[in-house]
Amino acid sequence: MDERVAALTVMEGVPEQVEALCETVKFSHPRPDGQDRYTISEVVAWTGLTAHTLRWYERIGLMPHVDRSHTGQRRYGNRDLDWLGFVGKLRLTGMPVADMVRYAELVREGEHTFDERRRLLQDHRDNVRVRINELRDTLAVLDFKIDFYVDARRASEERLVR
Amino acid sequence: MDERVAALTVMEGVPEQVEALCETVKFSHPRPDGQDRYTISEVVAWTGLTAHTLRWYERIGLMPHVDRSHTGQRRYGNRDLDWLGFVGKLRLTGMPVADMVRYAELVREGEHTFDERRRLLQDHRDNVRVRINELRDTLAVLDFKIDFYVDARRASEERLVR
DNA sequence: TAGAGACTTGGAGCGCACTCCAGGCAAGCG
DNA sequence: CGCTTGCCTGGAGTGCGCTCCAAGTCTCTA
Repeated sequence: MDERVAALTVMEGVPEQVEALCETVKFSHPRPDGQDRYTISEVVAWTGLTAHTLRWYERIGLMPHVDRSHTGQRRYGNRDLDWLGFVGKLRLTGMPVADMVRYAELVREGEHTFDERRRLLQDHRDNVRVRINELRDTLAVLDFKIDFYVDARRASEERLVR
Repeated sequence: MDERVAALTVMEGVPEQVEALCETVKFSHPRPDGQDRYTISEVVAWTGLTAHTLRWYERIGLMPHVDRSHTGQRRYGNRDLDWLGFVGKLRLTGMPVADMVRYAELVREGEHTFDERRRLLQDHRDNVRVRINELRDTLAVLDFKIDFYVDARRASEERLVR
């Protein structure tokens, strides 16, 4: 049996864990490990986002409620870093924040939203594919123009030599 | 001798024509042909931009001065459509408007800006390449997650059948 | 020639994704 | 103890790329 599906069928009623399991993506930078309770500035260093943005993400519902210290300061866990890593990918690929918030809501609502989550991601994937093709097309145009300028330079240098 | 370079060395002092020559990109939609003097609404239909945006492009110096009818209405030529096609590509690939304006300025200034134009386009090309890779990375993550949800669906359906 | 619809302008407004500010609390150090 | 540094909040501000408005002029069709 597929390991992921096995995990799914076992973990009824613990949707965040399912999502976390689905979050096994590797990251380029090693995370500040140990406590599993990172301050906001550690998360800033790790994600490249500003503290303002991290707090704003929380306000608009893009973060699944971050833990607090006894004095009310934020303490992010590895799960939060995973989530931020995924959000970062969606952001880099131009998904509107509203859509990311929608996805976050679906995750919070539990397993009965699997279908809608899948659809949301599939739509975005189609989007990304289209944009990759657009970028590739433009790359060809850019190559053509750059070659033109390079050739022009070479020609004028030849004229100097002669 | 390379045809483009030959054209270049012949057309000293007519930089827009050089640029136009460099603008031999094909477009997906046939342009409204005939007069070579299109109204703004024809250009709207052809480019997909709004009339507002077209006028705004002109105000900020992104268009190389559009011709006018005897009463002052805009009449775009094929050269303008070529330029808008190229600008559209840069826009799709996320070049900031300020950079496009800079490029437009360089074109207006003549052939002695070839080197800077090339550099500008090369920088953008690098940029586009990086973004293509980012998109591809995210595509892998999306595929993984979508598969997860698809598998979950299949598993729950199997449970129903049994 | 009349009326509808397209085009003109400068400047104001909008949506997005942050970004910053003011004013205050809490922890660690000499 | 005082000082510095880090973090907290709600709300205001910013930059980008458009987008729209008001009020007037032009063009086209009947």
